[in-house]
Amino acid sequence: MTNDSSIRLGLCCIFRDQPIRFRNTTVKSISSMERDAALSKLAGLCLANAEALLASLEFCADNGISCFRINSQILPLKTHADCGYDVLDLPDGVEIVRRFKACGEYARDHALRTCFHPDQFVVLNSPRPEVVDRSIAELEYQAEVAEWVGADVVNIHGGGAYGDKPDALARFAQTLKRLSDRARNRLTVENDDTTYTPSDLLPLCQSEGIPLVYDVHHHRCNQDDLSVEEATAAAISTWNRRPMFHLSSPIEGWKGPKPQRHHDFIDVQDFPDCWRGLSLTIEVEAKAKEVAVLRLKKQLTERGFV
DNA sequence: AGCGGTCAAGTTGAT
DNA sequence: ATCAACTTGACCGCT
Repeated sequence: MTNDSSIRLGLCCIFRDQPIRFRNTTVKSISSMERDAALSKLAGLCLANAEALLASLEFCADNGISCFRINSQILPLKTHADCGYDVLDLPDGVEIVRRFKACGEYARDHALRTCFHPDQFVVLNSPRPEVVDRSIAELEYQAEVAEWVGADVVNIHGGGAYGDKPDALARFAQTLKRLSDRARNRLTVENDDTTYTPSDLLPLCQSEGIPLVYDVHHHRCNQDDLSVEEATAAAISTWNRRPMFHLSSPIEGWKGPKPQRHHDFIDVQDFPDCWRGLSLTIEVEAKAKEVAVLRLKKQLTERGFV
Protein backbone atom coordinates (compact mmCIF):
# COMPACT_ATOMS: atom_id res chain seq x y z
CA MET A 1 0.00 0.00 0.00
CA THR A 2 1.28 3.40 -0.97
CA ASN A 3 0.01 4.94 2.23
CA ASP A 4 2.61 3.01 4.17
CA SER A 5 5.53 4.44 2.22
CA SER A 6 7.45 7.34 3.62
CA ILE A 7 7.10 9.69 0.67
CA ARG A 8 3.47 10.59 0.10
CA LEU A 9 2.30 12.69 -2.84
CA GLY A 10 -0.38 15.35 -2.94
CA LEU A 11 -2.62 16.74 -5.69
CA CYS A 12 -3.43 20.45 -5.89
CA CYS A 13 -7.07 21.49 -6.17
CA ILE A 14 -8.23 20.31 -9.59
CA PHE A 15 -8.04 17.57 -12.20
CA ARG A 16 -6.87 17.57 -15.80
CA ASP A 17 -8.54 14.44 -17.16
CA GLN A 18 -10.90 13.27 -14.45
CA PRO A 19 -14.44 14.67 -14.86
CA ILE A 20 -14.40 16.30 -11.43
CA ARG A 21 -15.09 20.03 -11.43
CA PHE A 22 -15.54 22.63 -8.70
CA ARG A 23 -18.10 25.39 -9.21
CA ASN A 24 -17.73 29.11 -8.69
CA THR A 25 -19.55 32.33 -9.48
CA THR A 26 -18.86 36.04 -9.82
CA VAL A 27 -19.61 39.07 -7.70
CA LYS A 28 -21.34 40.63 -10.66
CA SER A 29 -23.75 37.75 -10.96
CA ILE A 30 -24.55 37.43 -7.25
CA SER A 31 -24.88 41.19 -6.80
CA SER A 32 -27.46 41.40 -9.55
CA MET A 33 -29.78 38.96 -7.79
CA GLU A 34 -32.28 39.34 -4.96
CA ARG A 35 -30.74 38.20 -1.69
CA ASP A 36 -32.87 35.06 -1.45
CA ALA A 37 -32.07 34.03 -5.00
CA ALA A 38 -28.39 34.77 -4.40
CA LEU A 39 -28.29 32.64 -1.27
CA SER A 40 -30.06 29.80 -3.10
CA LYS A 41 -27.55 29.92 -5.88
CA LEU A 42 -24.61 30.00 -3.46
CA ALA A 43 -26.07 27.06 -1.54
CA GLY A 44 -26.26 25.06 -4.75
CA LEU A 45 -22.64 25.78 -5.51
CA CYS A 46 -21.54 24.82 -1.98
CA LEU A 47 -23.45 21.55 -2.14
CA ALA A 48 -21.99 20.76 -5.55
CA ASN A 49 -18.51 21.53 -4.28
CA ALA A 50 -18.92 19.25 -1.28
CA GLU A 51 -19.85 16.48 -3.71
CA ALA A 52 -16.89 17.29 -5.94
CA LEU A 53 -14.63 17.17 -2.91
CA LEU A 54 -15.83 13.72 -1.98
CA ALA A 55 -15.27 12.57 -5.57
CA SER A 56 -11.77 14.06 -5.43
CA LEU A 57 -10.96 12.21 -2.23
CA GLU A 58 -12.30 8.97 -3.68
CA PHE A 59 -10.08 9.35 -6.73
CA CYS A 60 -7.06 10.02 -4.54
CA ALA A 61 -7.75 7.04 -2.29
CA ASP A 62 -8.26 4.75 -5.28
CA ASN A 63 -5.04 5.87 -6.97
CA GLY A 64 -2.53 6.08 -4.15
CA ILE A 65 -2.51 9.88 -3.93
CA SER A 66 -2.24 10.63 -0.23
CA CYS A 67 -3.07 14.32 -0.01
CA PHE A 68 -5.50 16.73 -1.63
CA ARG A 69 -5.34 20.54 -1.55
CA ILE A 70 -8.77 22.16 -1.36
CA ASN A 71 -9.23 25.29 -3.45
CA SER A 72 -9.91 28.61 -1.78
CA GLN A 73 -13.27 29.09 -3.51
CA ILE A 74 -14.76 25.86 -2.16
CA LEU A 75 -17.40 28.13 -0.59
CA PRO A 76 -17.65 30.77 -3.32
CA LEU A 77 -17.41 34.43 -2.24
CA LYS A 78 -17.62 33.35 1.42
CA THR A 79 -15.76 36.40 2.77
CA HIS A 80 -16.69 39.01 0.18
CA ALA A 81 -17.80 42.31 1.75
CA ASP A 82 -21.14 42.41 -0.08
CA CYS A 83 -21.77 38.85 -1.23
CA GLY A 84 -20.35 37.00 1.78
CA TYR A 85 -22.48 34.82 4.04
CA ASP A 86 -22.60 32.48 7.00
CA VAL A 87 -23.07 28.94 5.80
CA LEU A 88 -25.89 28.36 8.27
CA ASP A 89 -27.75 31.32 6.73
CA LEU A 90 -27.86 29.51 3.40
CA PRO A 91 -30.79 27.28 2.52
CA ASP A 92 -29.54 23.75 3.19
CA GLY A 93 -26.78 25.18 5.40
CA VAL A 94 -26.99 22.24 7.79
CA GLU A 95 -26.79 19.82 4.88
CA ILE A 96 -23.77 21.63 3.45
CA VAL A 97 -21.89 21.27 6.72
CA ARG A 98 -22.98 17.63 6.99
CA ARG A 99 -21.55 16.86 3.55
CA PHE A 100 -18.21 18.49 4.31
CA LYS A 101 -17.98 16.59 7.57
CA ALA A 102 -18.69 13.42 5.60
CA CYS A 103 -15.67 14.30 3.45
CA GLY A 104 -13.67 14.54 6.66
CA GLU A 105 -14.80 11.08 7.74
CA TYR A 106 -13.90 9.65 4.35
CA ALA A 107 -10.46 11.25 4.46
CA ARG A 108 -9.81 9.94 7.95
CA ASP A 109 -10.99 6.43 7.08
CA HIS A 110 -8.70 6.36 4.03
CA ALA A 111 -5.68 8.03 5.64
CA LEU A 112 -5.93 11.00 3.30
CA ARG A 113 -4.41 14.32 4.31
CA THR A 114 -6.08 17.56 3.22
CA CYS A 115 -4.88 21.13 3.26
CA PHE A 116 -5.61 24.67 2.11
CA HIS A 117 -3.49 27.31 0.39
CA PRO A 118 -5.14 30.74 0.66
CA ASP A 119 -4.01 32.78 -2.31
CA GLN A 120 -1.95 35.89 -2.80
CA PHE A 121 -4.54 38.25 -1.35
CA VAL A 122 -3.97 36.91 2.15
CA VAL A 123 -1.19 39.12 3.49
CA LEU A 124 -0.78 39.13 7.26
CA ASN A 125 1.99 41.74 7.27
CA SER A 126 0.48 44.41 5.05
CA PRO A 127 0.80 47.96 6.38
CA ARG A 128 -2.81 48.47 5.28
CA PRO A 129 -5.14 47.50 8.14
CA GLU A 130 -8.06 46.68 5.84
CA VAL A 131 -5.87 44.21 3.96
CA VAL A 132 -4.94 42.50 7.21
CA ASP A 133 -8.57 42.41 8.32
CA ARG A 134 -9.67 40.78 5.09
CA SER A 135 -6.77 38.35 5.30
CA ILE A 136 -7.77 37.26 8.79
CA ALA A 137 -11.37 36.80 7.69
CA GLU A 138 -10.19 34.59 4.84
CA LEU A 139 -7.98 32.51 7.12
CA GLU A 140 -10.83 32.05 9.59
CA TYR A 141 -13.14 30.89 6.81
CA GLN A 142 -10.66 28.37 5.46
CA ALA A 143 -9.89 27.18 8.99
CA GLU A 144 -13.60 26.59 9.57
CA VAL A 145 -13.86 24.34 6.52
CA ALA A 146 -10.53 22.77 7.50
CA GLU A 147 -12.07 21.78 10.81
CA TRP A 148 -15.05 20.15 9.06
CA VAL A 149 -12.87 18.13 6.70
CA GLY A 150 -9.97 17.44 9.08
CA ALA A 151 -7.38 19.46 7.15
CA ASP A 152 -4.32 20.12 9.31
CA VAL A 153 -2.59 22.75 7.15
CA VAL A 154 -3.60 26.24 6.01
CA ASN A 155 -0.50 27.47 4.24
CA ILE A 156 0.35 31.04 3.27
CA HIS A 157 3.36 33.03 2.13
CA GLY A 158 5.24 35.61 4.18
CA GLY A 159 3.66 38.48 2.27
CA GLY A 160 5.30 41.67 1.12
CA ALA A 161 8.66 43.06 2.22
CA TYR A 162 7.79 46.75 1.95
CA GLY A 163 11.50 47.56 1.89
CA ASP A 164 12.16 46.16 5.38
CA LYS A 165 11.85 42.41 5.82
CA PRO A 166 12.58 42.25 9.57
CA ASP A 167 9.93 44.90 10.23
CA ALA A 168 7.47 43.12 7.96
CA LEU A 169 8.08 39.78 9.69
CA ALA A 170 7.59 41.43 13.08
CA ARG A 171 4.18 42.66 11.89
CA PHE A 172 3.41 39.11 10.74
CA ALA A 173 4.15 37.80 14.24
CA GLN A 174 1.97 40.47 15.84
CA THR A 175 -0.96 39.65 13.57
CA LEU A 176 -0.82 35.99 14.61
CA LYS A 177 -2.22 37.02 17.98
CA ARG A 178 -5.50 37.95 16.33
CA LEU A 179 -6.16 34.48 14.94
CA SER A 180 -8.47 31.94 16.54
CA ASP A 181 -6.90 28.75 17.86
CA ARG A 182 -8.27 26.74 14.97
CA ALA A 183 -6.68 29.06 12.40
CA ARG A 184 -3.45 29.58 14.35
CA ASN A 185 -2.91 25.87 14.93
CA ARG A 186 -3.23 25.06 11.24
CA LEU A 187 -1.23 27.97 9.90
CA THR A 188 2.00 27.27 8.05
CA VAL A 189 4.28 29.55 6.06
CA GLU A 190 6.02 28.83 2.75
CA ASN A 191 9.13 30.32 1.14
CA ASP A 192 8.26 32.15 -2.10
CA ASP A 193 10.06 32.83 -5.38
CA THR A 194 10.53 36.59 -5.03
CA THR A 195 10.72 37.73 -1.42
CA TYR A 196 11.03 35.35 1.53
CA THR A 197 13.62 32.55 1.46
CA PRO A 198 13.77 29.69 3.96
CA SER A 199 16.51 31.60 5.82
CA ASP A 200 14.23 34.60 6.12
CA LEU A 201 11.33 32.57 7.51
CA LEU A 202 13.03 30.06 9.81
CA PRO A 203 13.49 32.49 12.73
CA LEU A 204 9.77 33.31 12.58
CA CYS A 205 8.90 29.63 12.36
CA GLN A 206 11.05 28.83 15.38
CA SER A 207 9.96 31.71 17.59
CA GLU A 208 6.26 31.40 16.78
CA GLY A 209 6.03 27.65 16.36
CA ILE A 210 4.84 27.83 12.76
CA PRO A 211 5.84 24.95 10.47
CA LEU A 212 7.74 25.83 7.29
CA VAL A 213 6.34 24.41 4.08
CA TYR A 214 9.55 24.08 2.11
CA ASP A 215 9.08 24.74 -1.61
CA VAL A 216 12.26 23.53 -3.27
CA HIS A 217 11.34 25.07 -6.63
CA HIS A 218 10.92 28.50 -5.06
CA HIS A 219 14.17 27.98 -3.19
CA ARG A 220 16.00 27.19 -6.42
CA CYS A 221 14.56 30.41 -7.94
CA ASN A 222 15.07 32.56 -4.84
CA GLN A 223 18.19 31.30 -3.10
CA ASP A 224 19.75 32.08 0.24
CA ASP A 225 22.73 30.80 2.22
CA LEU A 226 21.16 27.35 2.67
CA SER A 227 21.64 24.32 0.46
CA VAL A 228 18.63 22.18 -0.42
CA GLU A 229 19.90 19.65 2.13
CA GLU A 230 20.20 22.26 4.86
CA ALA A 231 16.83 23.84 4.13
CA THR A 232 15.21 20.40 4.12
CA ALA A 233 16.60 19.54 7.54
CA ALA A 234 15.73 22.94 9.00
CA ALA A 235 12.19 22.84 7.63
CA ILE A 236 11.59 19.34 9.02
CA SER A 237 12.62 20.55 12.46
CA THR A 238 9.75 23.09 12.48
CA TRP A 239 7.09 20.39 12.17
CA ASN A 240 5.32 18.61 15.04
CA ARG A 241 3.65 16.32 12.48
CA ARG A 242 4.50 14.92 9.03
CA PRO A 243 6.21 17.76 7.14
CA MET A 244 4.60 19.10 3.98
CA PHE A 245 6.84 20.19 1.09
CA HIS A 246 6.23 21.46 -2.44
CA LEU A 247 7.76 20.25 -5.68
CA SER A 248 7.53 21.53 -9.25
CA SER A 249 9.64 21.77 -12.41
CA PRO A 250 10.39 24.83 -14.56
CA ILE A 251 8.27 25.28 -17.67
CA GLU A 252 11.14 25.50 -20.14
CA GLY A 253 13.98 24.13 -18.06
CA TRP A 254 16.23 25.86 -15.56
CA LYS A 255 17.91 27.85 -18.32
CA GLY A 256 14.62 29.00 -19.84
CA PRO A 257 13.41 32.61 -19.67
CA LYS A 258 10.97 32.09 -16.78
CA PRO A 259 12.08 29.14 -14.65
CA GLN A 260 9.67 30.11 -11.88
CA ARG A 261 6.73 29.08 -14.05
CA HIS A 262 5.53 25.54 -13.62
CA HIS A 263 5.82 22.72 -16.13
CA ASP A 264 2.95 20.36 -16.94
CA PHE A 265 4.91 17.53 -15.31
CA ILE A 266 7.68 16.93 -12.79
CA ASP A 267 11.15 16.13 -14.09
CA VAL A 268 12.19 13.41 -11.68
CA GLN A 269 15.68 14.94 -11.72
CA ASP A 270 14.18 17.86 -9.78
CA PHE A 271 13.22 15.53 -6.91
CA PRO A 272 15.97 16.16 -4.35
CA ASP A 273 18.05 13.08 -3.56
CA CYS A 274 18.07 14.07 0.09
CA TRP A 275 14.30 13.64 0.31
CA ARG A 276 14.65 9.94 -0.38
CA GLY A 277 13.56 7.84 2.58
CA LEU A 278 12.18 10.79 4.56
CA SER A 279 8.68 10.89 6.01
CA LEU A 280 7.13 13.67 3.94
CA THR A 281 3.97 14.81 2.21
CA ILE A 282 4.97 16.35 -1.11
CA GLU A 283 2.42 18.48 -2.90
CA VAL A 284 3.00 18.23 -6.63
CA GLU A 285 2.51 21.60 -8.31
CA ALA A 286 2.25 20.66 -11.98
CA LYS A 287 -0.24 21.77 -14.56
CA ALA A 288 -1.09 18.23 -15.66
CA LYS A 289 -2.52 17.71 -12.17
CA GLU A 290 -3.50 14.10 -11.35
CA VAL A 291 -1.76 12.88 -14.49
CA ALA A 292 1.49 14.46 -13.32
CA VAL A 293 1.17 13.08 -9.79
CA LEU A 294 0.59 9.56 -11.05
CA ARG A 295 3.50 9.79 -13.50
CA LEU A 296 5.85 11.02 -10.78
CA LYS A 297 4.65 8.31 -8.43
CA LYS A 298 5.43 5.68 -11.05
CA GLN A 299 8.90 7.12 -11.70
CA LEU A 300 9.72 7.34 -8.00
CA THR A 301 8.56 3.76 -7.51
CA GLU A 302 10.74 2.55 -10.39
CA ARG A 303 13.71 4.24 -8.74
CA GLY A 304 12.91 2.80 -5.34
CA PHE A 305 12.28 6.24 -3.82
CA VAL A 306 8.92 5.33 -2.33
C1' DA B 1 -25.78 25.94 -27.98
C1' DG B 2 -21.71 28.32 -28.72
C1' DC B 3 -18.68 32.33 -28.35
C1' DG B 4 -15.78 35.63 -26.15
C1' DG B 5 -15.02 39.03 -22.58
C1' DT B 6 -14.52 39.08 -17.82
C1' DC B 7 -13.50 37.69 -13.25
C1' DA B 8 -12.83 40.20 -5.14
C1' DA B 9 -8.87 40.68 -3.10
C1' DG B 10 -1.95 42.16 -2.97
C1' DT B 11 2.65 42.59 -4.11
C1' DT B 12 6.62 42.26 -6.88
C1' DG B 13 9.40 42.54 -10.83
C1' DA B 14 9.78 42.38 -16.06
C1' DT B 15 8.85 44.94 -20.03
C1' DA C 1 2.97 52.87 -16.70
C1' DT C 2 1.24 48.49 -17.61
C1' DC C 3 0.87 43.83 -16.83
C1' DA C 4 1.94 38.95 -15.90
C1' DA C 5 2.72 35.87 -12.33
C1' DC C 6 1.08 33.45 -8.44
C1' DT C 7 -2.15 26.55 -7.03
C1' DT C 8 -6.11 26.61 -11.80
C1' DG C 9 -10.05 28.00 -16.38
C1' DA C 10 -14.79 28.76 -15.43
C1' DC C 11 -18.70 31.73 -15.59
C1' DC C 12 -22.12 34.39 -17.74
C1' DG C 13 -24.28 37.50 -20.89
C1' DC C 14 -24.96 37.86 -25.51
C1' DT C 15 -26.28 36.20 -29.98
